[in-house]
Amino acid sequence: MIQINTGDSRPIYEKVKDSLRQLIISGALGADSKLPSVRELAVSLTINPNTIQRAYRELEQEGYIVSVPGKGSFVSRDRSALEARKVKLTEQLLALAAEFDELGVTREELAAIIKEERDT
Amino acid sequence: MIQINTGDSRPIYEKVKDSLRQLIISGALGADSKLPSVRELAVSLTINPNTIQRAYRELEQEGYIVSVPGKGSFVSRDRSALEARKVKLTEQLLALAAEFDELGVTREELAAIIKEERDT
DNA sequence: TAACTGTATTAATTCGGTTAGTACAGTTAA
DNA sequence: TTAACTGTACTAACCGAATTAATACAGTTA
Repeated sequence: MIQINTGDSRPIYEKVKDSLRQLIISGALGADSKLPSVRELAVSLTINPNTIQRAYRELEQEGYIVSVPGKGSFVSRDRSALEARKVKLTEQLLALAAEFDELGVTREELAAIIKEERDT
Repeated sequence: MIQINTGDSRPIYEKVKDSLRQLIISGALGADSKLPSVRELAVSLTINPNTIQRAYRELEQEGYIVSVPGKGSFVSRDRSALEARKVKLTEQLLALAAEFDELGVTREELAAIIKEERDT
C-alpha cells in the first residue's frame, strides 16, 4: 500500500504522511475509506506504531483523515484540505518561479516547460 | 550580507548555502568576488566556523565557488553550476506540476498562475 | 468476553547538526 | 623574516529531533 524506501533522509512519519496524502488526493483512497490500523501499518512497514500514530495525528490535523477511537481512521469526507493543499503548492510554485527568474529563465519559458513535459 | 533568521528549521549550513547561492546566481556576487573568510563570516553570524566551512565546502563541490588555502574563497568563473541548478529546479517544477495534476489543476491553469503572478 | 480500535505516557536510544578546541600549511604585507 | 591572515583537518563533546520500546486505558465490535 505504501512504500517508504525513497532515498531521501526525511523523517519516516513525513514519508508516511506524503504517501497517504498522495493516495487520498489521487482518489486511490476515496472518502470514508478505512485506513490500515496504526498497529497494522506499523507491522507491515516494520516501524514503530508511535511513528504511524504521529503521521495519522498530523494528517487528521490537516483535515485529510478522521480518527475514531475504537473504530479506526478514515478518509475525510470534506475536501477543504485539498484547497489548503492547492494554496501550499501554489506558494511553492511561485517560489520556484522566482528562482528561475534569477537564472534568466523567463515566465514564458517556464510555462512552455509545464505544458510540454506532460508525459513524465 | 546574509540573513539566517528564516523561520524554517533547516540546518544552518543549508541556509548559508542557499543565501550565498542566491547572491551568486542573482549577480550580487560577480565572478571572482571574494567571499568573507570562514572565520569572519562565522563571527558575523555568531555561529561556529566549522558550520561555515561545511557550507563553503559543499558550495565548492557544486561548482559555485573556489577555495584557495591561504588566499580565500571566490565566486567561480565558470557557470556550469548554473546549468546544473536549472536542471534541478526543473525537476522540482515537474514534480510540483504532477501534484497539481492530481488536484485537478490543469497545465493551462498552472501556466496562467506563473505568468500572471509576476509581481510577488 | 475477546480481540480489535485510537490514544497517551514515559524512558531509552540513535543520529545528524553544531559547538569547541586545536593544529597545520599556504599567502600576504609590514 | 615575522605576524596576521587564509583554508583545511581532526577529535571530543553536546544537543535536540526522530525513533524505538514498553505499557496502559477507554471505546468498539463480533
